[in-house]
Amino acid sequence: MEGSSLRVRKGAWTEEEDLLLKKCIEKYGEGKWHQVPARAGLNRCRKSCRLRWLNYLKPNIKRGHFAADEVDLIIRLHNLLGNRWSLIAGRLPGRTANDVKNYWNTHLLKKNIDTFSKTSNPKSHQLKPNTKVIKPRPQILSKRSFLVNLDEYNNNNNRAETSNNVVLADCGDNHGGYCFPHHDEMMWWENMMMNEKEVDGHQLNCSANDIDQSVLDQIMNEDNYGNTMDELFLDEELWNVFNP
DNA sequence: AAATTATACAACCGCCGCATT
DNA sequence: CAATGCGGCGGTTGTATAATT
Repeated sequence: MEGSSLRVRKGAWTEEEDLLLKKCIEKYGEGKWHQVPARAGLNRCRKSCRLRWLNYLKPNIKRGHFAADEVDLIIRLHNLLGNRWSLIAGRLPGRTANDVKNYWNTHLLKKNIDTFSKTSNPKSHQLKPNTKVIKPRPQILSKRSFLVNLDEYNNNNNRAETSNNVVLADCGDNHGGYCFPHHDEMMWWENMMMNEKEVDGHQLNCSANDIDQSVLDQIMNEDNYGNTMDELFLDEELWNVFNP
């Protein structure tokens, strides 16, 4: 058990600890966090190491004030996704989920409550009170699941379904066997959220990232914003699926 | 100048889904 | 099938610093 170690250090990290963690990641790479404390010679738990690396030590982390366009994007994405900070941060190069969350809580949340306290539940944290936020968590296809289902797909008339209801289907375009059906908005959304784009080093023909970026670009476009939101979120049936 | 309050953000905690045994 | 361990996430807290009284 992780909490059984009473001697594990907590609190602010020292420069020495940062250096040890940095050297460890440089030597062994990111990941296998349970091994990091021993490898680095740190008296910290794996979670503390991971968090310190991801939120502070990792290269290319952008610090300082959020630019106006970043703030705008945060507001839009939060309106779209709710408190899915890691997803939102994924669209802000150099920003961590913790940064985005902190910024929201300190800079935007209060403003938000002030603005909409009369028209909506302040706890909803939404800038547009009438806009429905997508609730389901992203469905990430594990490498194992993908391979199992890819095999099924190849042997079953070009169609297979994973345990997460992520459909592998031939949608008739030139993207190959792994694509995102348009007939089912829920499936479409789930697939859009997928962030795994490589399987055993092979880039998928139609990666989730490609879809994700193009769709988000469209959503972020002011001209298409309303229509896209309507199509996506104002379908009561779809909403009820997510909110039984 | 000292005390108090507000703000910003780093870090912790508990929970979850998934994989493995 | 259950137990366990892991990575990851969002909510929350702790604390240093800034602003105000």
